[in-house]
Amino acid sequence: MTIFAPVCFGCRLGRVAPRILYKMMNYQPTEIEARWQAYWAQHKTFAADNHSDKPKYYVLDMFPYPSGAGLHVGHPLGYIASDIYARFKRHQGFNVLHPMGYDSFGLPAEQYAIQTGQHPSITTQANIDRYRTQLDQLGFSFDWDREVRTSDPAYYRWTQWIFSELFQSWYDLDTDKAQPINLLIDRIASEGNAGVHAAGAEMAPACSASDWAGFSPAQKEELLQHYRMTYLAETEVNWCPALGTVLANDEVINGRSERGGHPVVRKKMLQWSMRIAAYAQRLLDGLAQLDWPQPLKDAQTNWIGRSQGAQVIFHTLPSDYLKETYPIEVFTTRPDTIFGVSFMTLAPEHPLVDLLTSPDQRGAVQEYVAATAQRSERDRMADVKRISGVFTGAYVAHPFTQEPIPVWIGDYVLAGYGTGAVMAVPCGDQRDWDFAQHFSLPIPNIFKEVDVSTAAYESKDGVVIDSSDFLTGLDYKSALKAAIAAIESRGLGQGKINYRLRDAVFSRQRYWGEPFPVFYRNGVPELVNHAHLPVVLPEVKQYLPTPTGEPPLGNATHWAWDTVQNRVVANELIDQKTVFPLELNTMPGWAGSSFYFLRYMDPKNTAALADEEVMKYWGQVDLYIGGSEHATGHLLYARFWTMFLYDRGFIPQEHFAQKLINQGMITGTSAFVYRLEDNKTFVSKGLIGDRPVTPIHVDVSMVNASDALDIDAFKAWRPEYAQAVFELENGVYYTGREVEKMSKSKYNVVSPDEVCATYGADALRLYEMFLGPLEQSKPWNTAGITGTLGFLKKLWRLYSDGTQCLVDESTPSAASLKTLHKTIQKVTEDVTQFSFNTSVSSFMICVNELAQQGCKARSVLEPLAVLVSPYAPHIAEELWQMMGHNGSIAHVPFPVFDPAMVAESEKEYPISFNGKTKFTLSLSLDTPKDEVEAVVMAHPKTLEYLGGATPKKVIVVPGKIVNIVL
RNA sequence: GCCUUGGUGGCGGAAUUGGUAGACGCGCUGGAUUCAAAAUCCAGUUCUUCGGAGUGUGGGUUCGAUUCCCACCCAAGGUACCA
Repeated sequence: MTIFAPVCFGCRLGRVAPRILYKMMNYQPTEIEARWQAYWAQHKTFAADNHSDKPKYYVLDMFPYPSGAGLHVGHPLGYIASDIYARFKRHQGFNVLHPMGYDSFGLPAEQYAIQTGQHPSITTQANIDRYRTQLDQLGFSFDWDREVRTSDPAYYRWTQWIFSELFQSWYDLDTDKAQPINLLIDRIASEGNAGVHAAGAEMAPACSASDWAGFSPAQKEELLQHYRMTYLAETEVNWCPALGTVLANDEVINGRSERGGHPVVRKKMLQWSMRIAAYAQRLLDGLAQLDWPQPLKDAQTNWIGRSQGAQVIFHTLPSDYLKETYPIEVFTTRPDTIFGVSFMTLAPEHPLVDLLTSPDQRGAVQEYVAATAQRSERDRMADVKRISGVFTGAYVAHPFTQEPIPVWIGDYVLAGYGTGAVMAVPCGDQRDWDFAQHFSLPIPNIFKEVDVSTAAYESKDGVVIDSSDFLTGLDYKSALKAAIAAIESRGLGQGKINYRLRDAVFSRQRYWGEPFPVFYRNGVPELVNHAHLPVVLPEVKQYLPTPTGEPPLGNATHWAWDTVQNRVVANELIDQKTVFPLELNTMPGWAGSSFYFLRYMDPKNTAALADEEVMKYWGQVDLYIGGSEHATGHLLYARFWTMFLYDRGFIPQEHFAQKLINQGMITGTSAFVYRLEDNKTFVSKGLIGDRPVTPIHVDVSMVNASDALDIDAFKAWRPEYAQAVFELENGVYYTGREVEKMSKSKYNVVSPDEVCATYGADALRLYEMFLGPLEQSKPWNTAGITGTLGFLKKLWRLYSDGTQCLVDESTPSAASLKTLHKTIQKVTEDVTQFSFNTSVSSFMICVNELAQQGCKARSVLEPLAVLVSPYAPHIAEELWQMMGHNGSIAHVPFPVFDPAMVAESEKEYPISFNGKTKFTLSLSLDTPKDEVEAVVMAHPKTLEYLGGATPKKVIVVPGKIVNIVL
């Protein structure tokens, strides 16, 4: 792609001058783009106004984590789409909020700090600078004055503020929303907690008003911890020894850490948790109101995992070693099968296991429990099919028949779900069936005319309950109803809904995250007052956990809160009496990203998260674009925090983003050379035949569009290839191609920097859109970009012959107007529906047609420039200026489609053949008419069916069926 | 296993409510221009034994199916002992 060969054979001096002219007259993307990017920055062309009479529109991208690797061409896909939409909305007269920022707390910067000793903020700043440069060169219309960074103390002050508010709230099930904790305290102080219905507080001990009055601060806090929206709890967590931290469920993939792929084990630790489970039902219900992709909604629905059933109490039968009766609660979704119970299984971690175990079984049970505890999550998942368990020696009574039922423990029952105990119905549940089969337990059949000798019958359809007392003869639905009614009326339990969604662990043993605004006075957690936030990260000597296993903040000589001076005390001498240790953990990555969309509205506000009026004005995010990988992480947490802030009246919206689009991934197209066993001969792809070859990734920049390898570049690539021998096809080495994820190790990464330098940002933007539907994943192939570059050159030539602007005041031809308005119609439709790929095609067709028509008319070329502007903003600005305008094209009204300009007008004329079938004839006419004489031709197969022949001349009328006799 | 999305030329992908499949671009072929290249322009490009065949496979509905229905196969992503 060299346009100016500096020297060429036979080049005469006389040709130098024309070549300079050539430079002047042609489309010069790099020069144009740099100039307009500077203009936009200088004039703040895209600054959004917080107080405007215009209608607002909020277009948001998921902000990036600024990684050291920089951007590759796949990253900006969503940003380009959102930018097109934001620019389109500005042309339509909206006050558009289109901000960008950085999710700048994170593990990579910390790990780099551990290795080099460099403070993570330095790495982070360098990465942000690089990101900014890369983003700027793509010509995005961000309002950079609103930039936020989650690692900025001025920002995380508000992360800490939200944490404080969560701490000072509880979830009231009576009003079904979060409430200030003071309301609860007042109520307990006056009437105790007996009548309080709070989410997650099932285990809270009973506390009367007088109990409360006698409580010490520590006792009060202990009780309140059962209610707070964020609370300390001894929880089984995903502990990653290699990273030295706990991970949330969504950060664990197949028993390994999402980042780094290190093994993860279960461990009990005292951690801060977020009571997201309180919102399970609302998070589920709210999905209906959101215009989000169905797969994403499904992912959240599955993650929340609502299941409806019943909680049933089984009582233990007394025996020699078990004198008393103990209740064991189970959760089941199939209470209709309760008469099929033949045993009960407890999770090995179930609190009653120890108590229930008989002396005979004690050895076996203890061995089993210990063995299960040692197995990592990964081991447990690796051999899901292995059946294991032990009999406890205890029996419970069947709640209806009073038959004795043996109690087993087995690791297929999870401690964390439901009650950690199941009533096993082998005939209706495959896992129970397998367990029964393995341990030769009975498999009673309670289904009519169903064979359960080889497998359980899990279907709910077409089932008739048998041998089940009052349920016999009922189908699934009526049996379910009757069973729950009986369970409730006899006091054996109640109908219940269970969620898979668990409260989220909120503590991380990391340095590079938000500190908690929490200190411990005599071991009791207390908040740092709002007025004194932020609690700023201390300097530490190293970023690893301390030798005693404390989180990295423990490396600060002191990390404490001075309750007299109201300030952080770090690395200095302290007065022990008024200074108390601060929380050593930091917050997880998702904290800062769960409300950033609010902060963009009013990023410099120091008095509040954002001004109330401003929040009312901007409201919800109208369009949110980002990857689907955040379905069960960021997008769920952000919904949770938004609902919480809404409940407490801090923000006016319960849902933060109305419409969401998941952009697809742009994959890389890797290239391979094939080496023979002699280790130096490389065979062109077509010549391999049956010979054994080793495919080797080669850098995609050395391969051209027809898969031919640049042999010289390849030899120079690595010293060991310098002496390589090639078997060529017709003098060319053809490489193999494969579509893979873009990655350095696969040598298929294409940087937007190079692409912009060679083809320009406009060509890149158009090409990324042209590649295919936004939501679909599609492979990158740099060669194809010549298509959109060619379009831009043609567009340029429409306006300029190099020396002067060609646009004149002539009256456009009807054909040119038709071309223009067809394009206006198509592009408006496409943008509205986010199908950006097809509008690029429309642009190409439009420019080709106008060029053929020799159109020079201002009344066509001006609207065309506006039309193109969202997609290719730099060239549009340049053309706009060339046509004599001052200032930016960015706020010029978008052209409006005029049907009259499209010479054809379509009307529908209903007809029928031989009175048999109705057809609709769509006629395109230069001028619409009420009566048209048309020549009707029919599809040959239609004629065969009708038994006639066309063409026939007929008069057709819109709105009236005309019968054509064949 | 379950959920979701998709399967159309050599490639990325188009195709209103069912109505001429393959728009647009890449790549390829031929031509113009050039001392030569680059760039640009023009023409052609689903396959074909020239009868036809053809939108993953097999059925169905229909005068007519890429589009609607049923069954299956394949690929990608998510999720997984959730009782």
